[in-house]
Amino acid sequence: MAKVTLQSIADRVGVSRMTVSNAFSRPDQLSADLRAKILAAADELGYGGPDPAARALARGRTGSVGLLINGSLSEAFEDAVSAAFLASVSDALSERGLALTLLPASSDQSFVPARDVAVDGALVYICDPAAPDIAWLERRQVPVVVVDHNVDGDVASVNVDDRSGARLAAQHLVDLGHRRVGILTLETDPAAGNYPARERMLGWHDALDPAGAETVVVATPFAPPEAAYDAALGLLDRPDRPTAVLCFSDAFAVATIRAAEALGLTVPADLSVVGFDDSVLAAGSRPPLTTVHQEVPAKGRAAVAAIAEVMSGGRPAPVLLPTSLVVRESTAPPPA
Amino acid sequence: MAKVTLQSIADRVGVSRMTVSNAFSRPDQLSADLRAKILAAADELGYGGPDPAARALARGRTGSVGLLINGSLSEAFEDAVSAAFLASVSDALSERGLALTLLPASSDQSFVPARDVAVDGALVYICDPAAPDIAWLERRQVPVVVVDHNVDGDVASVNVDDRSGARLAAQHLVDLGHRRVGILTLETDPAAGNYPARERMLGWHDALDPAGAETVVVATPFAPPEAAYDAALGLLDRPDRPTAVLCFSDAFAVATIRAAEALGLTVPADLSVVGFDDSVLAAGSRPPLTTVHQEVPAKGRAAVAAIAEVMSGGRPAPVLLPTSLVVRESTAPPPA
DNA sequence: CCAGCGTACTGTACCGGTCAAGAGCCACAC
DNA sequence: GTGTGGCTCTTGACCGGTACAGTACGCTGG
Repeated sequence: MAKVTLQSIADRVGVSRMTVSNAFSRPDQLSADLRAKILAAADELGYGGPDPAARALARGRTGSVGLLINGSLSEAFEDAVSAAFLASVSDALSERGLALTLLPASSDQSFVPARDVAVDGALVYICDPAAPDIAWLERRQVPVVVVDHNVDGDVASVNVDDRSGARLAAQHLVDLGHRRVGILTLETDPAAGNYPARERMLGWHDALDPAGAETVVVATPFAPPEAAYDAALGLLDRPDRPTAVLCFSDAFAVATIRAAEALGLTVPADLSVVGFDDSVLAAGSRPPLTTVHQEVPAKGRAAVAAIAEVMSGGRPAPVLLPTSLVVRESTAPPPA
Repeated sequence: MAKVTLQSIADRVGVSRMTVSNAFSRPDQLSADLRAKILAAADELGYGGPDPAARALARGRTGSVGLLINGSLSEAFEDAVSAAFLASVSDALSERGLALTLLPASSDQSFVPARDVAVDGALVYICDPAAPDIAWLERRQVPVVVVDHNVDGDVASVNVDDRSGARLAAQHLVDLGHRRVGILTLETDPAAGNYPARERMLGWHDALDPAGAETVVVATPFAPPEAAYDAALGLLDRPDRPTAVLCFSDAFAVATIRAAEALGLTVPADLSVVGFDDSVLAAGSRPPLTTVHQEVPAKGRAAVAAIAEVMSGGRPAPVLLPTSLVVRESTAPPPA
């Protein structure tokens, strides 16, 4: 069974290949009768519609947007926040008739998704700004929007106001009277850095330093979950234990609460804990977490709107999404 | 600045276009000297490497595998199990030099990812077997592997032995002495069905029915989380309350524990609860969940191995991955 | 009666690569 | 001296579509 192409259908019906193409792609260019006849013939031959690869070459667009992610994708999926981001991105894309292609940053030179996979545009998500993959995208002149990322140069961006959110969280502790505050942050590659982690750290200090609060900083890698627990233990199991802990994420905050309980401490009576992101974990935690809310679905939608604009030649203004403090039950004044 | 193509580089260096192509794609076909010269020229012109779309057409493969998913992608990302599956799939794919393209099942006729996006193969994940998208894939002769799905006809498949796992879970309750058992399952589209949900139900009954246990079944949609909580309340807040509940997922089990506590019941003393999947929730829950373990990363790897084999013309045998019961602290004999 | 126009279809030139076969050249063996 | 083979590079066809500029024709209006 030879492959069915526009030509074989054209031969069958006795029209030109172009007319068959129009039957599929531009119905207004031919009479309804003929179109019906062509579609019937196509059906009969088992034609699966115009070949996407050929169409992509001819039209100059593929119908799919890439998402460049650092490192193992497992992290991106397992983290509630980035998973929610991916979800909102792909939902927003499919509303616009676009598919989402994941482009893991390459370790290997032989296969570089950012170079070797056809996409119409790309979102760069939590990624080392110096990654060669980004350079490839630029080189191929692929429209790009960076997300949760510092902007280097002339690139469209969508960011969350992490710094303000962190400042609100720290100020909340200061207002409650805390003066010895632990910080449980993300351990990041010093070269690559992690933009949200840096911004949040700045925000926390924005509020803590003017108040003269003492800080104890502990960093832990993203995974595995036990690492955060151990780090929290290290932060709490010491003579000059802080009276409150600011965490990089809600997951870290939950781990901190567990560690506190293991040490016989009650949250928030003995220890206040603040999370970040207001993910599903936050409200369900016990006690429910005081945390910094960010609009993850809005971030996804904004990213898609931005990439769509860049793809159509526009130059969208940088987006900075607001954050807000959500006070629940994991914070209280320090023990007397 | 005109677009840089193989031809422009060829002109620049004074060789044929084919030689430039070989410089990128088959280094052994030309002398190292000339190759270096060509690459230098390409670099100078700002060439981004062979155009993936053109290459895809010429070579007949795109370097990317599709994943067909039902409904809103949000669910797929928010559920811990399917997120872990996606993660292992994309990791396994990138090891083989393949990217992952998400193909949401279409609602709209005008854009059907399964028909309009170029992929070399596709995994069909928890999807209505009757979905038109599957028919499109078949029509386009895209190699397909179905995952967590009943096999209709001659398609490669990767499944988990849900039924056996469910049987083990139910038998565990029977062995503990439970004779009035609630079942909190997934509410599914009656037409589409959900293969794991059906299999698990069969497995539970495999053990409960011979023991003469009485069952009370309640179904709840996947989202939102509160729905499961409410459903669990409905199951527990009745005179003939079951002494144990078998849940479709760990998330449902956690919701059930919450509901039990809200009613003043202690788990497992007053009520035994069994989850499914052994996701991250299970061990972290309080009390830690007795649940059915499935190897999600293995499922991802098996799916990728299978699709790779199908893409290279093979016909892999169906895979059925084992499940096992993990007994933790959420189950005990029924109250006296 | 013919310009002018809209409708329906066709012809040709791409899109930017890869494949398979061939041709020039030198080395080496017989 | 020449056949054989390997290394390089070139030639021409092809992948399966789409864009754009026609062409043919019937209808309308002055």
